[in-house]
Amino acid sequence: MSASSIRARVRAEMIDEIKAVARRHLATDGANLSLRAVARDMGMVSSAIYRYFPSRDELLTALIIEAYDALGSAVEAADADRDRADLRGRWHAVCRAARGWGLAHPAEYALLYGSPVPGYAAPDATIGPAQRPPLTLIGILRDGFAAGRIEPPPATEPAGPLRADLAELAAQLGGGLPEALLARGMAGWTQLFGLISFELFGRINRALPHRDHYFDHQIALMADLIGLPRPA
Amino acid sequence: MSASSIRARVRAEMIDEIKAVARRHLATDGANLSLRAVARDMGMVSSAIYRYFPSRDELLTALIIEAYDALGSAVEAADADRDRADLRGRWHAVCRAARGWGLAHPAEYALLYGSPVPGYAAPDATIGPAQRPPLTLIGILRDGFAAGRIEPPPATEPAGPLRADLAELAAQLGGGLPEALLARGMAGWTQLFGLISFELFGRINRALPHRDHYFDHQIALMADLIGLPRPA
DNA sequence: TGTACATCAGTGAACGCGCGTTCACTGATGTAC
DNA sequence: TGTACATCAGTGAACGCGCGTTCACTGATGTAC
Repeated sequence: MSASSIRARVRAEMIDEIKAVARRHLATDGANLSLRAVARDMGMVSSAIYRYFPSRDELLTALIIEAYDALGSAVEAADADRDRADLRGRWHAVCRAARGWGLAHPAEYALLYGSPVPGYAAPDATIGPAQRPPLTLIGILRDGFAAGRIEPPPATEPAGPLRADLAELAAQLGGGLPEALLARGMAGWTQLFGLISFELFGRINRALPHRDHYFDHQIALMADLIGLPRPA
Repeated sequence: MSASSIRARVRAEMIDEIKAVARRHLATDGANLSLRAVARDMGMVSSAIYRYFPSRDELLTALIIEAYDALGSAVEAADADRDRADLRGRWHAVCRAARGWGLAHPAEYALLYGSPVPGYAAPDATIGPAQRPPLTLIGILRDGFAAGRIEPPPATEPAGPLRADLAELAAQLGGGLPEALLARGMAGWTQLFGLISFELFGRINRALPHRDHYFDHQIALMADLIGLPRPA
């Protein structure tokens, strides 16, 4: 290994360590991440951070992208672990993985899905990683629809301009999802986000101590609404 | 009117004005509300605020309670405007009112339902006001159940310890709601929160420009899941 | 009705703190010949 | 293999800013007699 690549490796390790320390700070400071506090924790002077990140916002962006990717990987791995034909099992696994990641990394979850950070606009580079979880869910619907194994129960059908919007979005996503099914899939994603957020942000009802059961049940309701085949 | 009550009235008006200015600041600063900035906007010196609020956190608490109450009033008024027997109309009206309030007051909505403010713990006085919106939704279910007019479509039933939790919660709420119905009502509340949050926090799909229609449709899906009678 | 006193809002200075960012610098590590 | 130079990480001081909170104070407004 050449000398210069040693230097490069050390540099990459420093970047990783800064991000790790910053991640830890998110838990207490929220998105008011302080460069100086991170530097202090690393035993460096605050200006040294600028060797690695050009500004506080760039560090924040790096953390956001990393968090999206961590969540996305967890979710995709949970999906991949299941038999492709076990649509409902995949749906549950994906939802549980998202919740599990959120519970394990509440501060990062808040960074991704909490209120927007004042004065910070997420750059375009976050868009791709941010779509991994919902696209994983949509993927399940696509597989199920292609196999003719999704039978949504009767419910209100999208109509008018919404129907056209959904058709366009479905075309972009590919797989020929019917509008009604796409809408229900998005409902499932919204519900997943809502459940995790309520639980993490402390607004879940204390009268329901069995949170795992509650979560699973609410996810099952959405799977029913979507029409994922129920286990025999 | 006695002289002292004039003083009291002026004082109350000052408190209101401080809260109004602070509310305006929420829009740009988020929950990092600055006492000094509020004082500046009022043309006062920062220490003068302490005549009215003992600390920044107390001001924040006052804003939170006021926001919950504003949302709660909007929601309850929307419900009250409808014929009691029009269950689905009430459900839609309540959900639309909540969304409307959120869109009109995004910063306050974020204060209530966004990520927790680091270092700030909401005091117990916020609990009551915070429950007004979900209790309004539950009230619709209670009325419908009492009238025997809710027919939930078949779906996964709550079981095991969750069923017991739900039974206890239903007993607290009164009205004898079945466990399954209570769970679906909570699903509706979660979905409502998720929809508004996604829309406000900028994570709604740009491919769905007809947001009102999208919202209404997603709400209708939840009304279907709950089993609110559909219009003839 | 007039006067002495008490209450209260608001001032201005200060304390002690933290922040992001810039900049000239030191020294160590790598590169080229 | 040795030497001159370039690169780069990290330092330390500084700039200019903002913050919440305390405190002794001034004046105006209200109250009691």
